[in-house]
Amino acid sequence: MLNLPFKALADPTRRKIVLLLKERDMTAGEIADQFDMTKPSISHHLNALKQALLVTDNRKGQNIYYSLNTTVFQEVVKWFFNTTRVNEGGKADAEDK
Amino acid sequence: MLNLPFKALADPTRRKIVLLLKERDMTAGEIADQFDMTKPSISHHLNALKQALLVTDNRKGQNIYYSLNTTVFQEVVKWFFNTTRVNEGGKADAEDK
DNA sequence: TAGATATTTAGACAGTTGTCTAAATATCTA
DNA sequence: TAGATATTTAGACAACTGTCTAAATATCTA
Repeated sequence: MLNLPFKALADPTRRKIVLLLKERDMTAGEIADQFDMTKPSISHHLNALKQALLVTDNRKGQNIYYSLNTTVFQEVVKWFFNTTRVNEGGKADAEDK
Repeated sequence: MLNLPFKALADPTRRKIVLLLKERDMTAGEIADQFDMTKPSISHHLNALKQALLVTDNRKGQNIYYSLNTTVFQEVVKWFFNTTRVNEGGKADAEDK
């Protein structure tokens, strides 16, 4: 289901986190440093992204590294392709599954 | 700014409306008929899509026809391209503007 | 103009969301 | 083991969202 990913991406802070993780894996603390917001708030956003399966986390000692899960992204991108290919022949299997 | 479109697409009812309008322009009433929801509620969703510039409306007599605005869609798709093209060379201008 | 049809606006209300502070948990190191 | 560091969990709270009913607005037609 695409509902959680779409809801996760509705927040600008979470979209920015995604862009950060696109460049490289980062620890929760490194991510938090990029925002004018408390660490618990960032932790909450990371959890939303994790619930949506858009990121994965991996503890290494004291740090927890977050990584982008591109697989779920592809699914969201597909939804957009189904939507934007208007009148290009062939019913494009465009359900919101 | 992409915030309104992303927020608009966070709701499953609105995503379904978008898929309907992908096939053909429809009146508010025709759209409402596809849902188990009151017309004021659908009107509210249509307004959210309109505020996000994802759809346009056009009155014809008693009816108001809604159409998909593919231009704004392209912008959202671009955001995903900037995000998914990981490690494919060239810093991909990936700000959330 | 009166009545019917199409749609939106207004206002209420419960549920969800984003943020915070305080406290808890996990790990490392001296 | 004690203290320092990294991160999350718990709980509170204001703001936002999605839904509804009732009423208003716009248009058509007899």
